[in-house]
Amino acid sequence: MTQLTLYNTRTRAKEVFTPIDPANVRAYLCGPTVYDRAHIGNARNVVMFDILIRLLRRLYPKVTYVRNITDIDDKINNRAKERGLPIEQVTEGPIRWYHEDMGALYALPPDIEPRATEHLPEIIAIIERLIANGHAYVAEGHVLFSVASDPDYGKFSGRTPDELIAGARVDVAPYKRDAGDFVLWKPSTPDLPGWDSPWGRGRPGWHIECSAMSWKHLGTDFDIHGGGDDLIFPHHENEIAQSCCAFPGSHFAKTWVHNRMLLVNGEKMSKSLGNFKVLNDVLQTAPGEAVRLLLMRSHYRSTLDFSDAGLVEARKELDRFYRALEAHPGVKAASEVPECVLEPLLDDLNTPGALSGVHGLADAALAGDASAAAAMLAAGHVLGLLNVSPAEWFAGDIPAEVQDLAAQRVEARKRKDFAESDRLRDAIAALGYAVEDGPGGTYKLRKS
RNA sequence: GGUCCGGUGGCAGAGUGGUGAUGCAGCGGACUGCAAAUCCGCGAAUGUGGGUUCGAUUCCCGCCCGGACCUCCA
Repeated sequence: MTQLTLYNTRTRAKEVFTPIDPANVRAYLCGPTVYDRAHIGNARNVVMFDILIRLLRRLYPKVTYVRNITDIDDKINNRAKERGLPIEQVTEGPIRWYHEDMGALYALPPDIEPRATEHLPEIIAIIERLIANGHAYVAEGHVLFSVASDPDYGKFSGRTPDELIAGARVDVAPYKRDAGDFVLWKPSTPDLPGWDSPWGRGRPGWHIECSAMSWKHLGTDFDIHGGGDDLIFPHHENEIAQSCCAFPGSHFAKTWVHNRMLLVNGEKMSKSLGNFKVLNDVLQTAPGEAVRLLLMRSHYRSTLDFSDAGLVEARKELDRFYRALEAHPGVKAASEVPECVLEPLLDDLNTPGALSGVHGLADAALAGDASAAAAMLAAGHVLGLLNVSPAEWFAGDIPAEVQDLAAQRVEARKRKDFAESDRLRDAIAALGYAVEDGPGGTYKLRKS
């Protein structure tokens, strides 16, 4: 039985995943707001969703993966103003970096990567529907969603209307009917980017773009919607309200998967705390595959403390995997994902369990079992690991200087000059490389 | 304050109503000129007090501790 079980935030329970249309599974992930480099929290989100997509592709003939780019945002506007540039030039770099950084983590690109700036007609169409349906109103140039008009509002995030009022901030705009009402459209001053609309020149609110883009590319009802759990409220609550109210009778996303925030040195990583770890900075210190493995070492719904020690361990685990593959040169990936890896993944993406399975296979491969090595590669395909050859993994680019020292060491060992041999090994280690002797006096170099 | 989640060996981190994965680290042995890698073996954990049960780490309640959301954030 290959049944996928996922924890659905909507029902707060694990459920057997059943596609709306098994011929085309449709999934949406909230993508980046492009004004800066991606951080490692973005990376966790993307890596986990990447594994889900890879798994779904094993189970179903077609999967449509949509991940948006938010390129309309006040932070972007602020940068544009500071630099005196149009927003396209502000977002261009961050979009390119995002693709590069996620690519370094072996995250597959989405099938469709819509941008907010390309979906103004859909955004405006949804807002018009909401006004027509009595779920939105115009006030002082703004269009606002009326939470009171939606009896289901708050159910998704588990909030009562009373709580919403209690939680509202002091500076509630006077034109709001209810404190919880949120902006669908807001006016732009001449110095800000804006688009023409029935309500004048302005720009969309934060939540409406996801409703518009998922509608355009996946329809009013689709299978899976993902994001970080900090988006449950208000972002996802509001998306649901907008989409379901704009399209009466529809249910928006059926299954919601949210990954937990990660911690840095035991503290939540957040914009206000200013303790962000930039993904690209981490990638300067460790291979992308090691970063990816570190993100997979804990379950996506539990907290993960991102640490340098963890990164070192992740790298050592990969060393072991690649050594196992190295024992079987030329082995090809098996066609099926091994049971010891597939089974944990099917159970709500238990990546630590899956990695445990890979370790078992590595044991077998090191003991001489070629089929275990083939199974490891198949597991790598669904996990997004073991993407390079063992030679590439270990060698990296070994400087000529290090190779020269190693050659001298071989000579010294032939002469039984072990003092010199040890001195050379230390010299090699000082340059960040390790040397391993093999049978017959040969040696192997690797980064240490 | 409201809502929710979690507390597992030295560290990281899964599963499970009935002998507690996996990795890193540590210890002993084999191998090695010495190492490294590899192999064999070892030690080591379920926050706390009750309850349900033949039996609880697992289910229920209290307590303590930690974290998240309620505000831009993945």
